[in-house]
Amino acid sequence: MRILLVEDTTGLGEAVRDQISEDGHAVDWVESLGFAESSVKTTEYNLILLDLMLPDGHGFDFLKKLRAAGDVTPVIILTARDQVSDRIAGLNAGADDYLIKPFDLSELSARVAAVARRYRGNPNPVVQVGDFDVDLRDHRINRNGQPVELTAREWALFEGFLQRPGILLSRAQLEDRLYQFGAEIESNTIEVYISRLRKKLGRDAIVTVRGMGYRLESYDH
Amino acid sequence: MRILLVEDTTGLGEAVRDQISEDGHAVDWVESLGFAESSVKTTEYNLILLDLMLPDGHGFDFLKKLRAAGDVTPVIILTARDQVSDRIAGLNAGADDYLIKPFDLSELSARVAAVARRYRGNPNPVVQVGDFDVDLRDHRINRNGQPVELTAREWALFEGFLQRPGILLSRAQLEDRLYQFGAEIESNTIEVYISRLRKKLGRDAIVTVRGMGYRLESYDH
DNA sequence: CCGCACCTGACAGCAGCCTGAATGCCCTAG
DNA sequence: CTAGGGCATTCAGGCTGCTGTCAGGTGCGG
Repeated sequence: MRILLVEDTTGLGEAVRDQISEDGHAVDWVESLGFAESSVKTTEYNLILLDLMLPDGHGFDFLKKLRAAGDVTPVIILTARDQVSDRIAGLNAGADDYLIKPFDLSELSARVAAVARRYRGNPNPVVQVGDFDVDLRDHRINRNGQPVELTAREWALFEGFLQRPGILLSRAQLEDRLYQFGAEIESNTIEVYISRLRKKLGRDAIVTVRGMGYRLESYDH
Repeated sequence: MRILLVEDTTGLGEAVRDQISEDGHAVDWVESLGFAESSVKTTEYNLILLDLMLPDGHGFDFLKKLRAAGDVTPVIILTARDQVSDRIAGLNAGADDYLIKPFDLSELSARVAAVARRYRGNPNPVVQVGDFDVDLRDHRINRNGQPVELTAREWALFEGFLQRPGILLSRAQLEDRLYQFGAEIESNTIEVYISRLRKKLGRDAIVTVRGMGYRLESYDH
């Protein structure tokens, strides 16, 4: 599953991210409602973990906006122990479940697994971009019916492109997908992986924009 | 199977948990009705073992609520020897079976196995995946007509794959099937079992997805 | 035509994975 | 009670193929 974590407490955010990641899900961690809103615009999540007290507003505002826009992505609220009124208001605003801070990480896993289970049995969501049918949950790619095998790093890069097909991605953005945020990379690793992806996905799948970056050819322009 | 154990006596709880776990089931152990209620909300169990005298109420209340909500998960009551009236009331409240304390652990295993059998008594308990005909009720597997014998742990793993044939399962997900939720496993047990399953099921039955996990080859893609 | 950005084949090192074997536990038969 | 067998778990050694780097090549822009 792909999960959006909206949490501005650094320690908790890291713990949650690591736990969910170990459970085999992909996590995008943002620390404000602003980033959360832009994230849901560009990416489709299977689950959103939402803290309520955030630097630029209250989580309910985000949740209400989301539901008003017809988005039915499951949302689990992360809230402090005694704010009972919040819990009720949250259910009214469209939350699916609660986790009361401080919560055990195994409890978190259980809730997330429960949401994952609800998806089980349904066919995986398959995204179509250009020639490709991509099963995001399963990391499977078909190009004109032919399966394509990618390594972990290659997939990480490709996934980055998928989230913004046709949009220009800078080298720095791509590096951030492969390594820890802000890790300095001195060699031409990105170029090498672009090359490898092209060999597997087809020469024209990724377009070089000289001096700027790369973009995935999506054919819908 | 995934089993919820509701029991507030530490010693007994541990013994039951260990026994069931050894029988190849996954156990979530909670010590109060409050936790039990949140557990069944987020997780689908195949069986609930329910003590009656609990710190925050009587097990019957939980059971009635469960049935009222339309939940048909089998429930086995764990009760003290002489409370005959409780037994009758329990059956009325929707329990499936009883265990009178103190009970033998082998007796427990037998009851659990019986419920497992009944629970899986769907009209056609034979599942076909790839080359395999799998009888979920009897834990029997035929590969091209040849019977395959699996041990408890091997079966637990294979069952996990069966529930999502062709879908990628992370190591953590597989570990959760074999052990307590969130139990840390440091060695390569999963790999060893994958290896053994391959030896019994055929080299290509399970596909390694490097850095991600494994998936059962289901041939329906 | 030059300079720079980008491409790609090759390769060493090593992470991740596989598997035979050893260990210890438990159960059963005798 | 003891011997033996089956199973779960751990460990070590070996292997595969992924990763990151480099060097030399290609081609674009000016």
